[in-house]
This record gives sequence, structure tokens and C-alpha cells, in this order.
Amino acid sequence: MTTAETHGKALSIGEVSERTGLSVHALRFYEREGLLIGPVHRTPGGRRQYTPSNVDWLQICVKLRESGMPLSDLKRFTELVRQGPGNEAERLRLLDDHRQRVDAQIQALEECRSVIAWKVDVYAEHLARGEAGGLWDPTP
Amino acid sequence: MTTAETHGKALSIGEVSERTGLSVHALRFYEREGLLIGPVHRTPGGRRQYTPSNVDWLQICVKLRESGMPLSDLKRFTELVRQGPGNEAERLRLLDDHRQRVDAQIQALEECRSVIAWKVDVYAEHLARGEAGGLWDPTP
DNA sequence: CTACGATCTAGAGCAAGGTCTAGATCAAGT
DNA sequence: ACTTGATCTAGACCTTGCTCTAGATCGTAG
Repeated sequence: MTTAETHGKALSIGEVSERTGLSVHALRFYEREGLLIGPVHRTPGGRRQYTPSNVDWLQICVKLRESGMPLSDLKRFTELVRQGPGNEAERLRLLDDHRQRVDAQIQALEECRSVIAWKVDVYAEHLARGEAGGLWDPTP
Repeated sequence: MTTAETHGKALSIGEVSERTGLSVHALRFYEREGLLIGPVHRTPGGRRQYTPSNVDWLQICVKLRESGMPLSDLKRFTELVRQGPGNEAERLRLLDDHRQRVDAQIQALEECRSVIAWKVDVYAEHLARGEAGGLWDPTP
């Protein structure tokens, strides 16, 4: 039951790159940095063979990175997961802290968005009318 | 009327730093990079004297930066404004493109947020019950 | 007048997060 | 067998966006 990852078909690094959006360089880099839970399988010839669960994990990594989690935190999280059961409280703390940061970021972005949208309107309206106001032209 | 900025009180770099949240280093850096519209006034002794309108501009810069606009775009925008009237269409395009990117970013963050929130729930629930499931423990 | 903190310039340094290169090997099509 | 394209490793290199340093100067409070 827990060997679910061993029966899926193996994926090459290029395929994983396509599926995750990470470059092959980044994939190797992540591996070196210890951002994968287990060691990646290799063919007899030495090529990496990713399992579907590797890909699942990487996709979570991508989400966490996209939302601004630094690699150091991601690494810490990976280590916790690698250690296995017993540290769920810390995992929870890590993720929940991050979620709060994401919330704050969304709020900040929304504020920025409204400032920008307002500026856009100013310009659009100005263009529609055709004459320069005191906008942001510091022509004294 | 257009000389509104000349009657406000002048601010030192330290004061501007407090008001904008940018470090004094960053303020000098921004100036070197051409991110200010006009040259900053100086005291006879050579210290910078910012006008309130310098500060207003910097605050817009901060918002644009916070929302992820690269310095290169910000510089371009500054140049357009510096050139004066006649290029409003390009300014509009620049800002509106950025607004769209911000919208996309907010959407992406919200998606991340929900993935993370879900994971947080999984851990929280797990902790509440006390036993390890197959979570993300790749213990085969 | 003397301190002391704030500012000045030029330029070096830094952290993050990859990206790219070189030179070799592997694998698949013809 | 030959060619072509994907992968391999190790390590150098890059970009962005500041940050920090050194050594000098300014300006204000005592």
C-alpha cells in the first residue's frame, strides 16, 4: 500500500521538467539542495528516473516557491517530512506561518493593484480627453 | 501653481527613508539608477533635500516595486514621465501591463493559498487524532 | 570650540535562486 | 555502425536589488 510510487511508470528529467515547469537545471539543483524526499532512482546508465510521487512532491514545492517560500524553509520542510512521523506539529507551524505570509502578500498586492488601477484610469481618462493635467509631470 | 513642490519643507534623506520605508542606501541607489524624475536638490553643504513631491513619487515607486515591477520597467516609466506630455499612451500600456501581471499574481497566490491551507488542515486534523496516515511520508 | 550623529561619494560585497558550460555518456532511430 | 539528442557531473557564472565599507564632510547641540 505504501509502495504506491513503485508501480507508476518512471519519468525522465525532461518529462518532469515539462510537468513541473522547473528547468532540468533547476531539477538537478533542487536535488543537490536536498529538496527531494528520497534519493532519485537511476537507470543502469545513470539517468534519473522520477516516480509520480516525486512529481507530486515537486509540484507542491513549486506552489510553495511560487508563493514566495524561500528555499531554506522548503528545505527544512523537506527534512521534516523525510524524518517521518513525529514532527507534524513543526510541519504545521511551518506551513501555517507561510500561509499567513501569503495572506499578507495578497493583501499588499491588492492594495498595490488599486493604486495602479487608479493611475491607469487617470491616464486613460487623460488620453480620452487629450490634454495634460498636473498628473505626474513635474514641469514646474 | 505648478511650483507646488517648491513651497513644502525640504526633507533629509533620513526623513524620506522613514516615510517611504526605503533605506538611505536604497534612496541613493534609486537616484543613481535614474528612478527619480528630477535631480534632487542639495543644501549648500551637499546634502540632499527632498520635496514632498519627491516623496510622493517614491511612494508610488514603492508600490510598484512591492507588486513586483522590475527596476528596469520602473526606470522606463520614470523616463516617460520625465519626458513630459506626449507619451501617455506608452505610460498607460506600461502600467496596465503591470496591473495585469499583478492580477495574475494575486490569482496564483490565491491558488497557492488554498493548496497550503488544505495541507495545513491535513496536518492539523492528523495532530488532533494522533496517528500517522500516508500523508507525505514516503516510508515505503 | 568640540562632539557627535547624519550624510556624502565611489565602489566593493552579498544573498537568493537559479543558469550555463564543458566534456563525457547514454539511448534510440536509420 | 553512426548520428543525434537527451542526460550526466562539477563547478563557474549570472542577474536582481540592494547593502555595506571607507574615509571625508556637514551641522547642530553643548
